[in-house]
Amino acid sequence: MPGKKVTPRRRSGCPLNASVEMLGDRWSLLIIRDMMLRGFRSYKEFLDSHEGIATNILAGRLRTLQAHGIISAGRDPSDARKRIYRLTPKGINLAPVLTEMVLWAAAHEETGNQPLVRQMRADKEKFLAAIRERWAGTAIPRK
Amino acid sequence: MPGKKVTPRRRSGCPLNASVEMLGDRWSLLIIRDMMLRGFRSYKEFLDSHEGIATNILAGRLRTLQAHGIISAGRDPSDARKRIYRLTPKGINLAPVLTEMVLWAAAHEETGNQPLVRQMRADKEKFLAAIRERWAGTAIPRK
DNA sequence: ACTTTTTACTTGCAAAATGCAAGTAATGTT
DNA sequence: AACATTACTTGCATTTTGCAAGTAAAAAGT
Repeated sequence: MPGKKVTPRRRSGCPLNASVEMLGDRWSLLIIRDMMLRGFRSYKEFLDSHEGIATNILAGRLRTLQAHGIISAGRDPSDARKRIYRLTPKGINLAPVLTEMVLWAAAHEETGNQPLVRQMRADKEKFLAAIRERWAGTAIPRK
Repeated sequence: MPGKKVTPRRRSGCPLNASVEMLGDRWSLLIIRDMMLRGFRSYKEFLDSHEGIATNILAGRLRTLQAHGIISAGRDPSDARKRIYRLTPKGINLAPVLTEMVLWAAAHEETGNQPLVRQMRADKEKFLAAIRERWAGTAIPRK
């Protein structure tokens, strides 16, 4: 049975508002970044890495990101304990959003990961194409 | 006791994290949208319009957006009660971020404001140029 | 086989952010 | 002078976030 629709009640019909309601918190975009740019796929990777998300928050975010159709979850055939999270096409399409946010911050704040920033600045379209390419055959997890 | 500056203490140096720490909440980007796209400039406009922000939240967001250098505040010479909020160059540079978020939501959700979406889709660069143009001479508020 | 470790969570509770309703002070309008 | 507007603040309830600890299932080690 297909899940029942979550949160039909939007504050407004504005597309920006829709984005903010799905992504406007302190963790969602970082999780998506870890999947998209770092190739993270398991709960433990998200938990150990990046900015130190709390385990209950991570579980909640993974749930709502799934509910919004941005990520999907499956089982690891080689280890039944593991779940494998990956971006849906909708999630992959967030690449331009992430890119612009990275470029904006890099232009106005002192930030790290300059190699990434340089790569994005040098040829944005090429960078985005590379991400799409990398995620093209995502049905079967690598390795 | 020399400067007891409250250290901003970022969770990480990642530029995306910097963006999320400045913009990752339920209201900041909507306020910026209202300034950028709708030309809102006063407290009352923000309060009355869009998605119905609470007055204390609005006051807080305006404060932190200023603290981050994204907006600036001045007085209205024709009415001393009024404050005029406007985007700084840093704030105006959020146009590509807003645009990508609008396009993403419009592509994956049922949203309103299709004229805006069509305009963005038809020629993104032109749309962005128009925004920059509109905000070019922003030192003196119009009207 | 059984004990330990790993993985992906949940639960309980404190702290912080958000939201609502009701002020308040400084103007401006009548 | 009385009233209305504007830009807030304050107090309090609700919700979200964060921390620490616990749990179940599966895998790995002995």
